[in-house]
Amino acid sequence: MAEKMADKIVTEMAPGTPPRSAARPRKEMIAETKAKLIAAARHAFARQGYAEASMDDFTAGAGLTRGALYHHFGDKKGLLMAVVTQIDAEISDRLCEISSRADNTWRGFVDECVAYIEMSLEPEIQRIMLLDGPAVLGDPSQWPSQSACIRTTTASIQKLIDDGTIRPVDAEATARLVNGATLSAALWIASAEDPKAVSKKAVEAFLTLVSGLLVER
Amino acid sequence: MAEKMADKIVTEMAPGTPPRSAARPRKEMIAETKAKLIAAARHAFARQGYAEASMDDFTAGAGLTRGALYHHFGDKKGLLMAVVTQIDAEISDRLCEISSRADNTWRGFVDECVAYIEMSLEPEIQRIMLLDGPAVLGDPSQWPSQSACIRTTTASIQKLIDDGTIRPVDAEATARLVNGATLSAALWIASAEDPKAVSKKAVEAFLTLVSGLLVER
DNA sequence: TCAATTCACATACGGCACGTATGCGAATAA
DNA sequence: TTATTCGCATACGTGCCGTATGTGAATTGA
Repeated sequence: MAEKMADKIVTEMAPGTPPRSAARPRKEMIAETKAKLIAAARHAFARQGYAEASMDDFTAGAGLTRGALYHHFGDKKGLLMAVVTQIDAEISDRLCEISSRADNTWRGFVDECVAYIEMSLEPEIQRIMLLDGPAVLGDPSQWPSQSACIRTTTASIQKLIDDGTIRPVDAEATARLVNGATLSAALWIASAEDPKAVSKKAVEAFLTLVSGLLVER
Repeated sequence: MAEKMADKIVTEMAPGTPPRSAARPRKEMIAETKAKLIAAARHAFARQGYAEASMDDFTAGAGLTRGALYHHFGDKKGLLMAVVTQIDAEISDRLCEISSRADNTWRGFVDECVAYIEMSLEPEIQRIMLLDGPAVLGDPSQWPSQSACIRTTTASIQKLIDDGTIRPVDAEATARLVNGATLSAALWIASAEDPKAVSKKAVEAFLTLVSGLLVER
């Protein structure tokens, strides 16, 4: 632990720092510390769950102590919020890419939903985003990240309304309903004995359900 | 605390107990203790959340100690499970009654869903069943109570398939999707600034969505 | 009716995890 | 170069939980 400290100091002094305002390395160190804490927490929360994850343990795993955590994130909840925001952004990015890759808008929308279900099967996302996140931080719609992935879905739906593919409904409301449905499906599939079979049934039923949105099916 | 103990002893000795096998009062005392613990926990979990609720506090509120809790429920999780099972049964009952009161099956199904959304607006149900329950006990589909209300919805859907109102989908899969959608809607509404307005939008969108299930809409 | 046993529940103990207060030392600013 | 900021570690107190143990009332059997 003491040598690690020394390591850091060496590396940060290594590059030729311009004489005036060597402010960068300082900021970089801070950013690195934050990133380390978020990464460590993310692993711990995913593997053990939020409640069981000991701050002493996973901060030590990152070569730090709880002091750094409290300094940067306020408390354990604050750190969870940071982790959630990071994952939320990643999901949003992946969804955007998928929907933009499809031939037509409707196809893109469906692909997006299926992709969301698949992502929700990842244990990390289930545990952090679907189970512990809401319990500790309250409903996602209240999160500062404002659930980027909800906004993504809302945008997709709005596009479908605009181009006349689906009936004129409230885009956000529909996005939330669809989101909830896919989320529930994911939890179901993940805890099923035969995920493959259940997944097939879920997707089929989902397609039938969303066909209700179409102007003509 | 000591006098309370005395009270109990007096009341239980009061009625004329038949000579043979006075086993009832004993069983009744146990059932009463369990019920008290469940009720106290239910209040505490609803008001403060599972994690913040102190076992010492709410058992004392019921005139008991943690000793009784561990004896009957094993641990805090076990008690939460008992609370969840109780609430689950209540919800199921209410849903059954509502759907059976409607003129036709489809109407009953829709009423049931709307009622579910409304119930989910109750803080107690939100907190215990939708937030803490899944986080602590895992996905509802794994609960011993097997989520009675999911079964209720599944039954309703199966009936609708049988009488040709909706297209032949997998009943359970659809029930879960619909359930997830309504659940998500409830969380959204509950945390909205203007619940009335949001509720209206959610129900509208919901009706559009489930129209996809109908054979002819 | 009386002794033995069960068992519902309380008490006592140890430990872990958290939040706060405080201290140090390096980077910045003057 | 001196003063100050601030990122982070250390130290301390507290509350909550799980287990081990104790006790007295209810039950069983002769």
